[in-house]
Amino acid sequence: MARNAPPTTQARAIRTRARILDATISCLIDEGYHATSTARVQELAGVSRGALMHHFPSKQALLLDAVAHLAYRRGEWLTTRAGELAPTADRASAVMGLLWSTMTGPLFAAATELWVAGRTDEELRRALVGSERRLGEGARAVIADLLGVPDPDHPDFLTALDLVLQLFRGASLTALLRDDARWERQVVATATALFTDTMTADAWSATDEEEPA
Amino acid sequence: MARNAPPTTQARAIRTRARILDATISCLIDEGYHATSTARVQELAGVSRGALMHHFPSKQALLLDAVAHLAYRRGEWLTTRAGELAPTADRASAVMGLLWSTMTGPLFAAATELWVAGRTDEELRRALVGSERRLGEGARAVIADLLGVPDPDHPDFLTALDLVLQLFRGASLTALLRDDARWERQVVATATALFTDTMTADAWSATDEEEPA
DNA sequence: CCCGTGAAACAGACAGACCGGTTTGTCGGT
DNA sequence: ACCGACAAACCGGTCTGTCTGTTTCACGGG
Repeated sequence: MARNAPPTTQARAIRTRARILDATISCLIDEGYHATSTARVQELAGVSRGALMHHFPSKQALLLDAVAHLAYRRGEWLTTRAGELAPTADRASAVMGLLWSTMTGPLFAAATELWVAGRTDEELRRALVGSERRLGEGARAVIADLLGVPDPDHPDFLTALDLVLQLFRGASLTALLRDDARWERQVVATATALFTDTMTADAWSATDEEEPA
Repeated sequence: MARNAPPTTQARAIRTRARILDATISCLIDEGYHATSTARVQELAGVSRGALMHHFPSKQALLLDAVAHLAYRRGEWLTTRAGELAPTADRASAVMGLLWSTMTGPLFAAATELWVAGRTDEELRRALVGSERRLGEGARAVIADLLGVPDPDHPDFLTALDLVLQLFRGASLTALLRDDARWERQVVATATALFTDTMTADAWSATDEEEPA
């Protein structure tokens, strides 16, 4: 690619911007929300105070943009991993593993930091809800595609996926502190056993079985 | 009660200590971890800087004690609620609701703030793991008692309870930002439907059914 | 019984560091 | 020449931790 072409001023600016946002996410991952100061970010990104304040007029603006940037990176991550997913025999199990790894990776840790901070920051919360909703919809489509689900909007599929996500979210939070690989595998295995039926069921792909109360 | 009996110096000190710890938890709930400064705590508790530093020589010491204090309050809360639980017809459902409300109350929000902060704070993490383990064991006993489970150590009961807790933990995190009461009830209802069988099963209370792979 | 003494419980001023934001200045491309 | 991109000094505020009082009991000797 034309890397050594004249890096026009604007292109440089864009890269600086990305460096700052990546540094912000990296700081959230490594040092947590409370230690993510503008000074620290500027240090990690290797930019001056002026540069940072030029692109993001306030810390709040930086964080709000970081939310969007993080969602973008997470979406990127998921689609990449989904594409790499070998057509294993046990498709459902592989997808469950993929879902679990999205919850245990560093990007998710950064999201969790922002998420909890958003509890006491109205503006941040709004940004998070929006980006998380978009990300969730994209993820849903990807997962449905991987599983070969004909109708990604079918309520049964939706609730099953939702349950798995909530379960994994909670387990990942637990795993943050308690480091027990065996227990983690157990959780994933159990979730797989419990929900793959509903999520890959051919039952509701062609015919509709009634579900009496 | 003998409130106006000579409030000996030591008793006063204990009460001051408790006021400070309660203020810390309250600050975690209302303003989040990143806004929980010693200055703010001292303000909320209505004590002088000297008083705070007398009881807790550093901010870290304050937070570590707050972890233990919070676990105590949460245990207190659970046992109280468990005691108030009317002997409804649908015992399992009531217990599920109780479990859910422990995850949505303010005390749990404070715990979450500390929990996430503990990800990047080794000392805090250790304190959290310890107190959470103790609290979890106590809770397990209470729940088992409420459900009339004969053997609270039975692996089936343990894994089922664990799954419910992880699911609720994740859902509560989601509910922190997305405020959707209908969705929350749906989650609790689904969890109840999924797990009450395993958790209250008379199957393994008297006889042992084999469970082939 | 009372009084002095010592330590615990508190009060509040203070110092050093850091943080967020403003302001002023520089430089290169157009 | 002008404007976007960046550099860096600077300011007011806050936070953590120290230090020096001051008050209040606990307790033992006369």
